[in-house]
Amino acid sequence: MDQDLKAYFAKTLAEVSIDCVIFGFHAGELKVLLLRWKETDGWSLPGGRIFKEESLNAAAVRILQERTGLTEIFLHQYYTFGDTNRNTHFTEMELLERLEGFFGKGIFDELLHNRVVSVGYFALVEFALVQATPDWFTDECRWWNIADVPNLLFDHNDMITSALQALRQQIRNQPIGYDLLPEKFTMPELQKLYETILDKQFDRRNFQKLLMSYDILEKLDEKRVGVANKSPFLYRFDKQKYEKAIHSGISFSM
Amino acid sequence: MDQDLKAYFAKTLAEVSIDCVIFGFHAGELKVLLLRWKETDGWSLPGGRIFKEESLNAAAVRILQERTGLTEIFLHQYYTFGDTNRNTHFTEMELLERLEGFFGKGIFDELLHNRVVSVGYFALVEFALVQATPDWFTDECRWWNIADVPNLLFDHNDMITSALQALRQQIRNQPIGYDLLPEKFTMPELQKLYETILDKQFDRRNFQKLLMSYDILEKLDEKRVGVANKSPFLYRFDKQKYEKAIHSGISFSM
DNA sequence: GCAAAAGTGTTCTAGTTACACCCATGC
DNA sequence: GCATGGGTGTAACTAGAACACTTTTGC
Repeated sequence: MDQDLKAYFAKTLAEVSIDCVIFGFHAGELKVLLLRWKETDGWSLPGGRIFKEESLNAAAVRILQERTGLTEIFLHQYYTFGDTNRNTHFTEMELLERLEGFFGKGIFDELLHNRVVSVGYFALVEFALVQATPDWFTDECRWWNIADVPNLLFDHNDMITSALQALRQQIRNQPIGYDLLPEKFTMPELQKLYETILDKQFDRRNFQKLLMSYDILEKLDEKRVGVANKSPFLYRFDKQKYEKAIHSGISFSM
Repeated sequence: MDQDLKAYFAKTLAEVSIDCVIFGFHAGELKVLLLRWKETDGWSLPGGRIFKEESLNAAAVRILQERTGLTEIFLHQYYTFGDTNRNTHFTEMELLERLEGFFGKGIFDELLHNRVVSVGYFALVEFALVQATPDWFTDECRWWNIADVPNLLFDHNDMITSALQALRQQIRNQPIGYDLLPEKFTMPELQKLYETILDKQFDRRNFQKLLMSYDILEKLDEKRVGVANKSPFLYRFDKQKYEKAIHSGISFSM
């Protein structure tokens, strides 16, 4: 195992890595996928190393695929973190010792003492489709509500904060939702998604008017059944028009 | 010299570097600062290596300072370029041979055959204050009009294209001009800057109204003298209010 | 005096915001 | 039948767009 890991390290870049903030949306809450490191209670973002012959974007896609099982998901590079003190959060000796005991001394040095620049990506995924899988260093995957994220290893709390900022920037210039919602969804669900990301309430009528004005939504003849209260209509994104709106850009200004 | 260079390489990261798109504005034209490589007619962006104990941002500031003599300039990280074929533009053997003859074979390998991820920054500088200075590999600095930029080495044409996109994004959400214009300037000059960056014409009255509404400009009792035609008033940014507007953001929507 | 650029306000339009009543469903 | 949430349109307001004439200066 240690041998495998060394071979893997030898095939990958040592000074640059990737970390991904994977956003999901469920039960009206915005969530991020986090990993718990083996033998510890330290959590971190999913991330990974880049093969020497692999582009950054390809590595990000691969890492996402490895952790969620999903391909073809929305993935966006948002910032590259290059402070020299990126590992300072990881100073609790107890944690380090446990890791060292588990992985061996060499790996410890490689992982935590080297200075590494990390390229931050954020991904938007459909919560229900994710098959979360831990990696070499971790043995638990969990979705955390944005508001409940604990103190993370490395500078990963900062990474989430700025990913969220980038997502908020994104949502104001491009449609969002295709990757975060199931194929069919109701207008109140879409509105709740926007409200959750932007932490802001909207008027139902105005929201509907604005979203429909982008001409990316298709109102279906179906309604969501089995829920309390009046059955809401179902909508679906028109993939073609949605893609076009992504490229040409929209201005969501509520 | 070769020895110095090897020592420098040993103190810096090998897999990550920085490239800077330095924008200036002069005579109604948006310009970028480019460097010509010694013994060649190949041009590239200013860039540099990162010291092992230096943060990305500090390295970018240092590189800018080295090339322009300026400190405290507007600097923004906009994208990290990590394709594996980033060096493919550099295939002209004649160029490579000349470089090899000049720098020696070792340097050639290090620089051009290694796969390097490059963090892109763009800077906005006041044209007149720049004392452009070439680096180790180059012997000429020149300002080029954006529209006249030749085919550059590496993937640097792409870098300029996306820096310009990022700048256009920037200008719509934050005030711009403090770093690109001299201390005192006229409203038509400021308008020309906006028009040049966005490649779009504005109505003088509406432009003035909008810019003044941000409450970041101070109209002076002076006029620019000695120019043809009616003397325009001079304006100055109110640094405090300008900084506040940068943080809180504006919406330039013309 | 003439050409070229700058100073200045108002009207119209379009987009954004505010707002309320009825209806369907589950319990 | 009642509580809860969803569906739907209009009026007021505000911000953006369009627009022209006068003034100053250098040549």
